[in-house]
Amino acid sequence: MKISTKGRYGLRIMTDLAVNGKDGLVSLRDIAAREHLSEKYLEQIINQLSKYGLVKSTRGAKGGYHLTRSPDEITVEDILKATEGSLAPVACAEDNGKCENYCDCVTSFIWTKIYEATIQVVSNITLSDLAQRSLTIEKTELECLK
Amino acid sequence: MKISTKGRYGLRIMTDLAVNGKDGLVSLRDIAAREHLSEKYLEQIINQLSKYGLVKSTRGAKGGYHLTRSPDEITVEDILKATEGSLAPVACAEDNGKCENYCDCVTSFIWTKIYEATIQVVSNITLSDLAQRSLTIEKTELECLK
DNA sequence: GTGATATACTACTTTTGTAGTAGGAATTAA
DNA sequence: TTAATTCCTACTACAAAAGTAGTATATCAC
Repeated sequence: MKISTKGRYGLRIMTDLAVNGKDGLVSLRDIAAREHLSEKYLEQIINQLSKYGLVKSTRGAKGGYHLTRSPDEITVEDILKATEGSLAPVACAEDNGKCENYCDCVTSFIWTKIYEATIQVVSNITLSDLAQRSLTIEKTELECLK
Repeated sequence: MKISTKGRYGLRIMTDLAVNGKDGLVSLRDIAAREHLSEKYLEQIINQLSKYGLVKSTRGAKGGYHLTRSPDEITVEDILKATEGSLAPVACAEDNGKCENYCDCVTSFIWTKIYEATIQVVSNITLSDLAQRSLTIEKTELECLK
């Protein structure tokens, strides 16, 4: 039941874009430097965000990335789905507990409930919320999560 | 964000014990046969359940396992914590978003909320609920989850 | 049109976790 | 004593996570 670095870094990329991309493009190099993360690894992650239509890229010198929608129109659900894949605790949970074999196992309702509760949380937090938090939280040298 | 086989099989072991262990001990061999799972693998899992005090074992011939509490006093939270470890999406989420470095990162409140929502679900489902479902759900040959 | 700066794409590597398997020791009922 | 059973430790095979590396392609500035 763990969120991977892709999901966590994806949120940091998007928050960085929301905070620093208000007027123009932001390069991955800058994001990687600010977030102390590998530029090459972030490249893979932002690629996913791009495929899901959350960011758009411009190649070449002075190029970079920008958000395709306003931060208050992008939810944490959007970002995590793009970077983590499904948030369901088991594969069938999104499908209301019915797997391709049309069976209904003893525990399926548990997974569906967990899934729904998770979506309820992440669909109600926007990138705008994260950007605001980012600005108010005092920056310390101590990092919570790698 | 996936539940592993240990958690899923743990629930099946416990449900099996609740249904079939009403009068006496149940051997792992029988559970493995009924659930079509590897006895050796279940051994590791039930060991965890035993360490967490959810089942008690009796060695030797005619030995086996039994629940230490009534099924309606055992929750899915108990079982998943014993078999999966923490249900938190990131390590610090149980600690209200504060990691050992005393920092508070931008996303910590997301993980705490997901964790709390998950606990809310699993702490309100008892083994008794699962046992009842197990008895009412018609057994089909089709298996939902390996 | 050349050089510097970016993204795009593909492949590889290293480490960790998952899902078992295997074998023998200890215990107990019959 | 034997068969059934749990207990304990180690091993294995595979997949996923996390990151590295190199090259190709696009664009701006001069």
